[in-house]
Amino acid sequence: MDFRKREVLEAIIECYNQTAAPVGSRTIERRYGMGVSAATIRNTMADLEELGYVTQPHPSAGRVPTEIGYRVYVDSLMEAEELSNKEKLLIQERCASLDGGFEHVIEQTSKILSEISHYIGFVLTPELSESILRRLELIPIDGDDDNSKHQGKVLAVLLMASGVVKNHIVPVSKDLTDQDIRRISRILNEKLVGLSLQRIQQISQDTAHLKAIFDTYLSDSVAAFTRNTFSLNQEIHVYLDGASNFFSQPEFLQVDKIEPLFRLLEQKERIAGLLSLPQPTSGIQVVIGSENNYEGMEMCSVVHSCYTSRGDVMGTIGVIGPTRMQYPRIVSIVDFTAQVMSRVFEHTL
Amino acid sequence: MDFRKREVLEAIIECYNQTAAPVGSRTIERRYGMGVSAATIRNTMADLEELGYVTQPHPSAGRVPTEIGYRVYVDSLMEAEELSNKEKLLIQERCASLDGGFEHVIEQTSKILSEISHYIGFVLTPELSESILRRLELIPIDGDDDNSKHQGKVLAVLLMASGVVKNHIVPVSKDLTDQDIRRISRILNEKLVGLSLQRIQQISQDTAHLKAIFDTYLSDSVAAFTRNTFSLNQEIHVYLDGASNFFSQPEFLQVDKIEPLFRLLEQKERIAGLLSLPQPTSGIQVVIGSENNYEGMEMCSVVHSCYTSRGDVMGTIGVIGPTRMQYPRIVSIVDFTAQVMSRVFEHTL
DNA sequence: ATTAGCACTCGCAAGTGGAGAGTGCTAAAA
DNA sequence: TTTTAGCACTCTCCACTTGCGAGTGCTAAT
Repeated sequence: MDFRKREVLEAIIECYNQTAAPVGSRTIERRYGMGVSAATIRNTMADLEELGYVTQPHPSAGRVPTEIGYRVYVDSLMEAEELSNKEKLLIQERCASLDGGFEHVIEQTSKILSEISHYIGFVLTPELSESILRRLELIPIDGDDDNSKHQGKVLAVLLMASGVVKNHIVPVSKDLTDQDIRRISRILNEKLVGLSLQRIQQISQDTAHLKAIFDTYLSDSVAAFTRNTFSLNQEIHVYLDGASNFFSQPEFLQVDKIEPLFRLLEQKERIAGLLSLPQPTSGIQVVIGSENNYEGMEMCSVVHSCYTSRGDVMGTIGVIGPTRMQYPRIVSIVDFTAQVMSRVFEHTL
Repeated sequence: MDFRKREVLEAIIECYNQTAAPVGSRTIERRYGMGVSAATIRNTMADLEELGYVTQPHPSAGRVPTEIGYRVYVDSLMEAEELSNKEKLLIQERCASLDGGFEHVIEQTSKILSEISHYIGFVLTPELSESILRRLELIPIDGDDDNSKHQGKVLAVLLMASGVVKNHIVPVSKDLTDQDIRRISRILNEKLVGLSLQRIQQISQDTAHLKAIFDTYLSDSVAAFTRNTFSLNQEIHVYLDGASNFFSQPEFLQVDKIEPLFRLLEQKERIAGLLSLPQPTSGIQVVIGSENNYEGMEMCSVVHSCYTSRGDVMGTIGVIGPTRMQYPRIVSIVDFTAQVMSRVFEHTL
């Protein structure tokens, strides 16, 4: 790839990104006057087509970048776009206003991502099972009806090292008194704090392990209660905003184009799957078009990164847009937002 | 309105609901053979048009029901449709599986509503500020960095009478020791349990009130801490599912029809506003077409009801569909689901 | 290696015309 | 007085054609 080919490819992509229409040789000559005539550009375009970086939707139409073309552009052609201070400030303000706690930060982040990118912004919460337990609190709830004499409930509050808090109402056998609960709480805190939830769940399923923890003090009701306390089937939550921005994208103006995308997005749990393939990676990732193995995502690209707290990966944030996307800008946005979020969590949790 | 007019109006509505196309006199004659010829039906249709219950989209087209026509149909013509046992069981099973607690029930309910109605299902959570405090627990969190010596944090767990639990991390002045926190907790529980959050917020803003509660024991830090503990700006949450079902509705096949609706739905907080007008009502409500004063909802109807716990209204559930909706069926679905949900909460909280 | 010129291809939008559905009206029948 | 049959009229929808503009590939000249 010599200099001119690069230049023309870049011009095609940038022009196509603005208009969503095939771009012809004369357009490039006029708009990106690069000192050569349209005929020369035509020749270069033919070369690019042979390389597989561009195609014609039909004979005698202009050129459209292919996914391979975008890949080359993203990996080696484009240069990062610096965000304006105004935008940076906006992101910082919105993310850092954490009056509402963890969920509020995440909600705001996905909103600001979509607003500033004009595409879809999303945030995945940390996987709970990988979180470390910092503190467990058991609060007996005295039911106010007749049942309470036979069976009670306990509110379990799990405070994770990441600052996430989970509540869980656990049924409790009539055999256990409030005093028992306090005792269980003390023992569990002693033995389990510092372990991951996943590990704790393993332990609480295993009677031998439980015996080791409670030593002499293990009845069936204690075992059952302990198991129930940690049986959270809490998957990753997905916050997603700005889907309707896609209505402004010309390539999604037909209903049959936009429908599969919306149907996919509605199953939020699948968004998590979308990002699970290249798992152990850090830094910014760009997944282009049909590299997303999901029906409905063939015409979309995903730019995502992860946010961390004290070095540990917590969750993922990102933007979903049309394949014809302003990559330099979006990459900068996602990158910067991920940094801001990481900083927020490190400072406040 | 004599018998024939009713019959014809009903036929027009039912036929239009199936096909989404204007319905002509001959169609009615053939499909709902009511013993008279098409010409007679034509005359009746002209009468209905004069009454404002139907219109023609253009001269010499069939008739389409107007909103007034639907209103009459819903209020006095249609008869409720009994759900099949299979559907009832399905709703009960999905709603009653409350392993995941309150949020899980609500999430499942909005999902099942959309699946069974093939429209949009939604659930609004109870308004927190109207909930009654059942129990307050303050859990000091010892930060593990240097800041902890100067400023700490307390995890406030608010258990409401409805069974809803709210967490809130509250900054705490260095002046307050763990012992102070315990004391504050005891006093607050004594004085505030049984009051609504709204009332408590009023109290905690008012120094005189606070003084009365804490009696001799009130410093600035205690006052500040108390205020912070109850400064939850937690609005109603909206769970919503099945929006993409609208892609199957012929009248929403054009992008410009479906776009405003989706833009509206994305601002979930506005859904709550949608239902706030006829506030102090119980039982099932049907809001037709432009009775919803929202851009994007002109072609939609909302069927909603509220779920209760021990007689108190908690939140709202409902279905949003096209104005051309199978009202009898949807009304039954919403009604039955609201009952199931109420029962679930009464039994388990 | 680059450029100008030319013939060719294709999509898009506008215009045309016939088929089909449905109405309103009028006059006859019940 | 109510209902029905018949007829002329209107409107939409679809398929078809046509002309225009944009853009290409090729060839010959620079």
